[in-house]
Amino acid sequence: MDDRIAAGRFAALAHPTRLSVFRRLMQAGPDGLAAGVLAEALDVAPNNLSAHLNTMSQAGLIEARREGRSRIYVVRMETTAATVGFLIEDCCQGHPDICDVVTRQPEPVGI
Amino acid sequence: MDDRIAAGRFAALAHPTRLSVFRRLMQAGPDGLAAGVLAEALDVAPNNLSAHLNTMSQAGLIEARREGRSRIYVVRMETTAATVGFLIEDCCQGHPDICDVVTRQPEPVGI
DNA sequence: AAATCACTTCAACACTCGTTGAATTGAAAT
DNA sequence: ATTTCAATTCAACGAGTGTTGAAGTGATTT
Repeated sequence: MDDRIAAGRFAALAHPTRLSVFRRLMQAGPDGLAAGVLAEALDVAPNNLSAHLNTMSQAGLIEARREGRSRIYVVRMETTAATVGFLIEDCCQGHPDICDVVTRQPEPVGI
Repeated sequence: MDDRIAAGRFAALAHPTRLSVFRRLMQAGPDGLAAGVLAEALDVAPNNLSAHLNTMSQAGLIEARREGRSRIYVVRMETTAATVGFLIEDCCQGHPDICDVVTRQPEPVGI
């Protein structure tokens, strides 16, 4: 992974609207959510949201599939994981106890 | 954590120079690195780097301490962890096996 | 006290980004 | 075929961001 690519991914997350879109999609999982649903849920103008979704798609964070009239957006888990991993790579000179907080994410519900 | 604050943190990472600075600091751990060291290592103009370090400090991702003439910058692990955690919070509607890739970071060296 | 080193602050410029309204495409229903 | 719904594309404007060079601050050395 390149600095520029990773920076581009973070830029795609660096906007309140986009960030809340991403988190909703993260929560939705592989089912994803339609653009319209997102627009209403987050109270964003459809054209505005469309631009944001496009930004995130081009960054590689999400992808879309068509379903009837709707366009369903889904998080691309691999690239997301790779981006987070890149950020904290080789942390603390091999003393992982120090950056434990960062590497160990809270266990999701259901474990 | 607020959407705006988190977005601000990602914005602070959303620049190639800042991202590579952050990663270097992450790798350096609690010892941190002097601004001058970073400037030379990354071949960035000192005033330019200073602005970037300031951006990241204000976002809460790093902090500085004085040491003689130098200013030593260090990653704030808690806020970094909180930001990453916020991003992937409540993923996949409680089916964590799906987003396993994201939640489980690669084990650091030395385990 | 003067010189030097490390770094930051300031002002100004070009450039990019986000938002808005209007027009357009694409799919389903009548 | 025409209408309607879902969503995207386009053009344009204002606001914010990054870089640069010059000046300024703060700490060590002589």
